[in-house]
Amino acid sequence: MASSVMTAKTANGYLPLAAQRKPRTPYGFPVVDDCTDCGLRTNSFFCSVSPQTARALGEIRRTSSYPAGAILFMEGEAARGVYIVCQGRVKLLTTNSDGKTLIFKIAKPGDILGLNPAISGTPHEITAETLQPTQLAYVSREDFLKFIKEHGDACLQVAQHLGRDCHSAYEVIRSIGLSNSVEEKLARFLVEWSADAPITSGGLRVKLALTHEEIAQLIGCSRESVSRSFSEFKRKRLVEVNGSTLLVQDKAALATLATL
Amino acid sequence: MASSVMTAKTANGYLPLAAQRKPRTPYGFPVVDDCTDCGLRTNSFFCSVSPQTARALGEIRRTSSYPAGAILFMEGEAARGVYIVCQGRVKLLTTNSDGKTLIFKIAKPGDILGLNPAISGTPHEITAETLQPTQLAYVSREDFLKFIKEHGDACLQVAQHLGRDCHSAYEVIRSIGLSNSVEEKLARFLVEWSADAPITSGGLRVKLALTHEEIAQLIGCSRESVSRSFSEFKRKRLVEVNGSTLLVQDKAALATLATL
DNA sequence: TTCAAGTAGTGATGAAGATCACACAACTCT
DNA sequence: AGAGTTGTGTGATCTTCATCACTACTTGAA
Repeated sequence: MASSVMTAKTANGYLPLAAQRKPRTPYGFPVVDDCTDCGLRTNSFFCSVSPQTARALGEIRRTSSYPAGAILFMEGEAARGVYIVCQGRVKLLTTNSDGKTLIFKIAKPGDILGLNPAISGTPHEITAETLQPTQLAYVSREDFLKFIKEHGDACLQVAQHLGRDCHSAYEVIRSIGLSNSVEEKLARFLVEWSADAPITSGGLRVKLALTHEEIAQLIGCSRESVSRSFSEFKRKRLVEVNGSTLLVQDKAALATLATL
Repeated sequence: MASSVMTAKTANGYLPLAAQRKPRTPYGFPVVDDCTDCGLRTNSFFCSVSPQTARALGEIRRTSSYPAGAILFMEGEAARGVYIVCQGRVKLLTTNSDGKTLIFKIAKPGDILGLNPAISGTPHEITAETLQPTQLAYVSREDFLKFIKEHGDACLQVAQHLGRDCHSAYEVIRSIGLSNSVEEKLARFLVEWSADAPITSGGLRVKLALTHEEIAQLIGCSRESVSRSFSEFKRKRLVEVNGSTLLVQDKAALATLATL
């Protein structure tokens, strides 16, 4: 198992979209060689495989660290391998010819990226860009295919993980295809985002850590609409925002607005 | 292997949405006991499994025929098994509380329905309704899980199939999330729909076999907008419609309109 | 400390498309 | 043949947002 720190122009040599502008906090956390104590064990689908399968995976994976704004792979690129998120967040997005961007989801520790292209040999259909300094375990496509052929339980895990991806894609479709207004979509996003938030006096406290622009790309509307809807929610005392911290004051009301 | 003909109120006892109104052509084709000469062999992902795997699948599947408008399963229902489409078309859809419907895709012979819920034990996230008299091979969840655990090659096929579903979901997201106009979406739909159409004098001739309402639900707009866009396309001599036959006169121009 | 870039808030305006309201065509069923 | 049902075409509005245009705040780098 090897470890390395990537620069903002990373991996495949593609120019990172955000890092081009400004790598926010290049190396904000310690680089570690091993990743067994990260999300991989507790969160990941690979938590329920047999010990020898887990060991086999441990031997072929390679841990690396990326700064914020690094591109792991881009839409249209051939699949070279899979990335397992250990720490940090990665946004999965697609862009049209106008430059309009849509974010499918924000990957969290335990998520595996590039699974579908690796399995089926098709080009990447999405682009993956780190939002924060992120730690990833990489497995080359060759090794990965060999691995799942030799470990039946891993293959089933892969299928389940793909099923999860599918499920979350369906959720996105429902959200952007069946919604009636921007407020509805933003409310739904906030309810989901604050799902596992700690309860404090006055409501749920969540780190938002996304710009209005990014939220707009997640729910499919303009940046200004997000801004206006937030103002409206604040006016109605549903939420409060302090820097990157979101305080959900009335989750029930938000959930009502979000009813699909 | 058993065979049966279902009535419009079918399978799970749920009321079929369309059949409630009018089962269009109840039993429009002969019921056969075996399905080896249908899409399952040529089209399906299961075409590339080993002979013994294919034989094992043959032993646990159960072929049945459904009229148009039958509901195979509904959103929210628990997974009982998977359906492999042998003949006919099945629309996969979701509905919101207003009754607004969005169609994810039209399943064709070779497609497997309910794979994700069967694998992961989650409830169905979508509803499946036959568009035409349809022949399906059913495998109970229990049998199916046993089958893929015993046959490693089948498991990989399952993963690839889920990957395909995922991919098509991403395409839907791109289409409804990144499009700039209804005409763009309709053009894209028509280009895709006429992908494997025979070329005749004057263009590609395709069976559309969908109402404007259904097309609207596929591309995410109102019925009237589909009607108006079609009028516009006819005016520009891009397409012609005769009953359920669509003649694509200028695929190139449509493709230009459809550029994402 | 100052400058530049990125981010956020908010008004004004316009355009796309949903919705409503019909007329009419095509089909099925008596 | 006539009646009901479904599907289609098209005009007239009305709403919602996207877009433009600006101001102001924040933050990091020089």
